[in-house]
Amino acid sequence: MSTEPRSTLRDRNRARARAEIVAAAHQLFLTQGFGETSVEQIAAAAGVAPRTVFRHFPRKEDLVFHRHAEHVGRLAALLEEAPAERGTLDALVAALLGMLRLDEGPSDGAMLRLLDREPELQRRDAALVADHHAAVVTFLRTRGADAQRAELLAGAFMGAVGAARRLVTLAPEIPPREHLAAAVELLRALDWPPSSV
Amino acid sequence: MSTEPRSTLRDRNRARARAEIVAAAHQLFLTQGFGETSVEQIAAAAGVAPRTVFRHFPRKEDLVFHRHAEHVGRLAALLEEAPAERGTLDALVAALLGMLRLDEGPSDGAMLRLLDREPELQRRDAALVADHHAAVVTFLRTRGADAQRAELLAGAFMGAVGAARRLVTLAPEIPPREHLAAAVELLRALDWPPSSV
DNA sequence: CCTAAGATGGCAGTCACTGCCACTTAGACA
DNA sequence: TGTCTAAGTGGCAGTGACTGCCATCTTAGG
Repeated sequence: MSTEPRSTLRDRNRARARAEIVAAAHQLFLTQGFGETSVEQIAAAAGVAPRTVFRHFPRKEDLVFHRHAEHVGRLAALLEEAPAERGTLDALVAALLGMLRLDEGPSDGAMLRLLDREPELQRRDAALVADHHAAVVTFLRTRGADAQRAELLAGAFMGAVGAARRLVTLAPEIPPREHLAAAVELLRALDWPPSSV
Repeated sequence: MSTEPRSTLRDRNRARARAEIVAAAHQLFLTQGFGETSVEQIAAAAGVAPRTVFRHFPRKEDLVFHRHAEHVGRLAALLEEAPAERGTLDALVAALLGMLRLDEGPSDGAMLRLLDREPELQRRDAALVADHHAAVVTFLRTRGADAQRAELLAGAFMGAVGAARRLVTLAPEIPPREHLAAAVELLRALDWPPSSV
């Protein structure tokens, strides 16, 4: 029950159109920048009408964050599956790494660098982080944290992890994995449930 | 050397125009919502041309965040003035509270509620948080933290404080001050410089 | 008082995004 | 297999944020 085989032809066409539009858009974003690329250009490059681009991706930003829902769903699923005997913080980190595995496509590194350059996209990224945050809160509640504690711990966690991500471009001489490790080490000092039971 | 007395008439006019535009905009935002208010309406209500509104506030969002720079500058200044003998976390909290004191205008509570309702504005808020984050990083570096540690601690701090702010509307039965207190208590477990010296 | 800098308003243009409608095509069912 | 229906596409017109340009007016300062 992994990838539902899009049985109907219509769905396959739809997926292909989406993929072509995304590919054309990414190509243009990486060469020209996000703001300098118009939806009209993207549509022309993908061989569809601008109206069609908007039908698949209501906002231009969605062409960059087209896997937003997939990412969030994945994170939530991984957290739900986490074995109960695993420590809370360790489970969070494991789920995070599992989700990031989605991103290992060829051009995704370049896409991340694009994100660092464009303030518009960084703001949209905040929406993604907010959804991750919500998933983390849900998980912490299953581990017995009350609403306030779950919210605060999730905030500190997402904040430190976000900082680690920023460090990847800020201090590139250190490998990404070590930035995350440093964040986790720092967070370990916090009082994670259910240790306080 | 606190508030430079805007000597010239031109500056006073400019400030008055700004204030009138902001007042008109807030009035409309609160009654109609942000997205439902056009810049043309704001200009009409303020008695100026739309072009003039854009000259004072390049983006419509800036009408909500018109004190962005003031807030960030204030936070940075308060952190710089913080007495060296005060603990790092305590200094951060004190500076934060000092900055929030700016917001005690009459309609600012309503404005905060507006912010909770409009996703567009929440994203812009992320930019403000990023600037606060940068100020916190600078401060932590003066306390001897290296770049990595400063970034991570600032991330955790901003994350937990942001969560506390969210809790103000999420759990309104608890007074705001206690949410912040809970965040601080949680953060106290972290290894703040220069305690590790 | 005179000139230069700064501020405003209007105009035209770009671009993201939307509603509407007409047309084509794939799925479903007789 | 033919037909009806729903989904997908494209074009068109319109709104609203934002920008560059220029003509006009006001203030600063000698």
